[in-house]
Amino acid sequence: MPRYDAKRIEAHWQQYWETNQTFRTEDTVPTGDAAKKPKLYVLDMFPYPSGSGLHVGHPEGYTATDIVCRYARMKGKNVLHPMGWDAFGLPAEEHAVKTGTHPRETTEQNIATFKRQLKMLGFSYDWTRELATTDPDYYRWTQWIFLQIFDTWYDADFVWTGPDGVERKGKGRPIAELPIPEEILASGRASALRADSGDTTEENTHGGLTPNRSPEVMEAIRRYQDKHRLAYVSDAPVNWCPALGTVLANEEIIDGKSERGGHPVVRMPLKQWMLRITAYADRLASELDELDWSDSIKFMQRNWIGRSTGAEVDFRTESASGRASALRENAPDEKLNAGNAHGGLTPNRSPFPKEPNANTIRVYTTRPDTLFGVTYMVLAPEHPLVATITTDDQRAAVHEYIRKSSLKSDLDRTDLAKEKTGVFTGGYAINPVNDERVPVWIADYVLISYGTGAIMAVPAHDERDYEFAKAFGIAITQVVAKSPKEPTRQGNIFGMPEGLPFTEDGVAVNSGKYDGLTTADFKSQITNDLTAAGLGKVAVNYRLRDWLFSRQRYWGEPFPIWHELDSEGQPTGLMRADSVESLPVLHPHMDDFKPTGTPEPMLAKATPEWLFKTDTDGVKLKRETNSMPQWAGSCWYYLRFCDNKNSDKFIDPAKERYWLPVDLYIGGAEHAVLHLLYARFWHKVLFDRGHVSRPEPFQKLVNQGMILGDTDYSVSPEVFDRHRAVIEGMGIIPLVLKTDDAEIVALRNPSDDPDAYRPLTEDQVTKEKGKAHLKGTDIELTGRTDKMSKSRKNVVNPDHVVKDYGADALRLYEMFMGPLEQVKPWQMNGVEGVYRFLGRVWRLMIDDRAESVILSSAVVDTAPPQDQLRILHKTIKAVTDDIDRLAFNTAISRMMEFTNFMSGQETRSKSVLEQFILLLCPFAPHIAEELWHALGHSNTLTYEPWPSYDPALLVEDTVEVPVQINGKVRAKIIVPANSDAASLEAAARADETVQKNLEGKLVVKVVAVPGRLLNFVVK
RNA sequence: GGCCAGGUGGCGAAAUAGGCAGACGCACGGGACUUAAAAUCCCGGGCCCCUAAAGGGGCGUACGGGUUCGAUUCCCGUCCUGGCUACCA
Repeated sequence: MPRYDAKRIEAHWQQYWETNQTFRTEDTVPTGDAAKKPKLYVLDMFPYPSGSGLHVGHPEGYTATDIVCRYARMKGKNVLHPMGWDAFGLPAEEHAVKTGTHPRETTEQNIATFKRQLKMLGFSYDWTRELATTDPDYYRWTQWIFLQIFDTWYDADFVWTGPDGVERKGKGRPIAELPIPEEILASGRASALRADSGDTTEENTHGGLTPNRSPEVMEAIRRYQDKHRLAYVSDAPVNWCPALGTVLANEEIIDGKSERGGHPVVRMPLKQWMLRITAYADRLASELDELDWSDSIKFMQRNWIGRSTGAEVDFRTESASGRASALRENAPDEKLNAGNAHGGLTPNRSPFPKEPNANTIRVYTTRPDTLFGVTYMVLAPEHPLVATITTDDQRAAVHEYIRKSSLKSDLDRTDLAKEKTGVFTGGYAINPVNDERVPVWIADYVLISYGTGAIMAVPAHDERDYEFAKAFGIAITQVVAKSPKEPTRQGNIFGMPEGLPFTEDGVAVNSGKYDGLTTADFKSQITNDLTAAGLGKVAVNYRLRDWLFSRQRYWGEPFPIWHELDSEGQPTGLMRADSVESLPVLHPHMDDFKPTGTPEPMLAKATPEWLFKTDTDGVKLKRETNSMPQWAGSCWYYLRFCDNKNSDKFIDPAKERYWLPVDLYIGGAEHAVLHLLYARFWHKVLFDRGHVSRPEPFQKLVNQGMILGDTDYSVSPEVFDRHRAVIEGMGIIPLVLKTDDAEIVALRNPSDDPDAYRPLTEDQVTKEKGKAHLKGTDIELTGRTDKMSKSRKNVVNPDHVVKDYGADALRLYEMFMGPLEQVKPWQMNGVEGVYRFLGRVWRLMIDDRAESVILSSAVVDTAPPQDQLRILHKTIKAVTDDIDRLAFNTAISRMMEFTNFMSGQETRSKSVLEQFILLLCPFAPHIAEELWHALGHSNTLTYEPWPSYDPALLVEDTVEVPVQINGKVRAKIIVPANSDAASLEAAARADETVQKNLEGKLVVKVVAVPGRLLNFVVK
């Protein structure tokens, strides 16, 4: 009976941990002696509780963090290790549309399944801290944080020192502290509509809504403030997905289709909430430096932010210089090269205008040093100047092009990317550096949303411009050469000049007085000259766009915002926030969950009681009916875990100071950019507003590698048809699967569960010379490993694994497969292997022929022999070091070696075994507890001290040293471990084989590495 | 197209600072135990060649070069696989 019985053991100890609340973390910040314990906050990326339950990818990261936590507790740390649910999201709502089941009900069922499965695996979570983003008590505070963001504007020039003692420039400040420009205070509503981008050059008055202002001014101030909040409403074109009934963020669209479901997406202008994450772009990029994240993730985040430095430059349009020059601030006689053959910009008294003057094209470029190579310009089709610059001759063509490109989905734009398209507007602009006429085109390779929506095109030094110029026969002028000596291509060159486009740095040519300057010098000098002339300035741009923060679905957080209505019931554009006390804003009751079929949000179908109210001042209000995206809840859950029952605050500041930052955060690389960027952004806003004490939430981040399905053997449909009889005769089941590009027939073994994955086993396949055949046939098979997915029918369900082998075996296998961060294929045989290891550990100490769990007679309570002691201490050192560097696979190998050695021992020291069980505990806690108990202990070993090793026991007396002749191993000698180079050489020369090899040769050199190797270099 | 990660036995992998390539496990082969099987235990093993055997030799970490007494590890080039990103001026 007492064979290793995982099922019995695991059920028993899980019950024990639950009853004794073994893993509960004190809810108060420790004081006195307890405060001396180091804290450790270890976090898993919480899962979306899908209807299909856990798959074996989930427990990979969860096991890793569990090992770290159990180890840390034994090392005497105060550990916080919580789990929760990222539970808002589309699938539950889609299910509701089909069945009428309320999403909350579906969500709760799914959570119950996930929780059962996680508990089944014996993870040491403090379940008293469980939370779901869908709990009203949780999203109450999500809404509260939104209101903080809504109440904040970003003061980019504000210099301050945070609670972390670091001086920064730029701070999110209360909206009430936003300086209001004089013109707003003076002229009220009319000018407020014009004011746009925080023009604070004029002297302004601090804030706000002093009571003795006129209603008109008050309204102007409010509108001005609304434009500067970090959460604001925008009317820009967005990605509307009819199939999903919601808009999507750019990040949620892959190749022009929705990331989820692959539905088509169209662009249309809609009023949407945006979060001004771009304000924090610089800090999000630069403050990555301090974090213990992999370089590749930091790199991806920096790429996503995409900061670039360049210059903005104004080009007068020809029409402007022709008929409206008098209106310009930069008078025409100050044009830049003004008859000066060597070029040069004349300083100008007037500064570079904040907004470009009418009939001026402002461009953004990272290569102002190529200004002399501009041969055309491009406006985005949506650019406001297109209408005025287009000549009558070109108007029809331009209109047609704009119409076509507005119809293009993003997908079309991508597909057509190879072929550049565009239309000449008929208009010209004047290059400020040399007064040349430059034709102005429109083309959709220029995006309205980046930079200024207009570019100066330099085909000689930009790939895209080069492609375009080639397609339309536009002049190409080289202005940068590899070296000053290189023969340069003067003048305009048609066709395909050699060596162009040249996009690297070099030396200026054909650039007037700037000739000979290096790219870097030229850039800084021309930028200075442009600035002095009032024609340009240094500018920074980001690829990062503001975060589209609203969705049109039911199952997301409602916004705590009301819109004011006029007497006709029409929105005035003015907003009011819900009071903090009134939160949460709960979901309304719905009769059905069908999308409206239009961009009108689901919540617009709510009852009037939910939708409307009249405020105390008599103003009629309508609720915001958009909902927040799924990202919202995951932006701050790590904070709430520290204090999940607090009803006064989203987190107690003392607890925040104690637990934050998260010391180790493990999750999938698919969240490398978005979730981590969004969460860091929210954290920084909370930091600026004084709600958290540190600028970054996640100190160390590790991404586990994906687990792929087992090798799946398949044939093409044609091959299958030809051999159908043979294959089916072998009892193999053909499964037709669609891959990206073709249809294949996967060959599977039968099983009870039609969805369960039973690939061909190794002995059903013969492999020779890199080719695989179905055993006993000449049918060639293709073997490959794929992502686990429902459509591939290769998902491994942890329930099945636990049923057959137990949780400890599953945990061990997940870690034994290979390095945590690496992509690895699942092999059911491997589970079998670690299961056998657990059986060996069991038999090491338990008499498996006895009736009950009693120690084997080989276990003796006497002083341990030296060799057992020695391997124990080696194992302690190896396992400890391996856990410290998250190398769990090798730690398990070392424990296997220990077990293999001990199995061969007639008598086994009880104290040695006890120490070993402590090492095993973080990996396979159930069997460890059971054996610990069998060894005579009555307590859980959760808080037993982690074993330490005696370095003296690691030192061997003698070592085997390889002897090389010319780098090839010819002999091995046994020498005292502390032998120096000379005695090593002497011992080697005394060796018979070495002598034979040295015979008749001249030793030119001897390389001796004491303790490691000896090498004779001979001729 | 760009960037990042990777390529080691039949398979998953190891080699932590340039020093014995393949630890540990799977699969496989042989043996023990058993009436038999399962389970368990023991032994074997990169590939090729010479030898009756003991033993010996050569090749080998994707491929081609380089640095070095010595390279899986460092450098240059090529190929392949996976991930991310796709006109960001």
